[in-house]
Amino acid sequence: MSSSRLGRDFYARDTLEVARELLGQRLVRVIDGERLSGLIVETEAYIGEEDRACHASHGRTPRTEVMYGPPGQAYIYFIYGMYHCLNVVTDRVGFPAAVLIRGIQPQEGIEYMRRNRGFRREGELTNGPGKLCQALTIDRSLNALDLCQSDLLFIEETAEVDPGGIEVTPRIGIRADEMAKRRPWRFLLGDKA
DNA sequence: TATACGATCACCT
DNA sequence: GGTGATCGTATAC
Repeated sequence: MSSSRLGRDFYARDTLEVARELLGQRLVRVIDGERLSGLIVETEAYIGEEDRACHASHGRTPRTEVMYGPPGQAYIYFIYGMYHCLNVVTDRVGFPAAVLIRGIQPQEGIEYMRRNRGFRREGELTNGPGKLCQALTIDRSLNALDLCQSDLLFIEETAEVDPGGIEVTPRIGIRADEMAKRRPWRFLLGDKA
């Protein structure tokens, strides 16, 4: 299999483009030499300090520092006392933006994922940002990892997705002002929703 | 030091 | 439909 990994140029673009084009690409996690993977089916964009739903809306802090760094790095945060969420840093150095990976469709290592997730049905393994991190053993030890270089976590290019099959909606689960809540910055593969 | 809360999920009715 | 779990952050004192 000669899948090519997405490189820096892919991530170093407008965040909405990256969020949209990540759909259908393959997220890969390698643990003890075993490949775990799934096709990305849901993303959300978080863009800049002006975006009140973005963690960087309160400026640069130790937690948000990664978002200000080079595109292609993982931004992983801990939330609600028990879950992790995986983002990919986008755009340019100095501008805080990232794409939250909200859902994948499992491909490789499904049994591993089922063990991690308490042996649930396949459809319940990775259909949420906290769930997919649990399934793939992704936590803050991987924060700031370079997805363009690491052999532990990266994204592979797949055949291009039909743009007509993409659904666009407002972001969900956020507490922010009305303007931020209305922005259509969530992307899903149509046949998934 | 103390406190309020969150880019969630599972389980309940 | 609603709510509790559980702790790192940010912010206030």
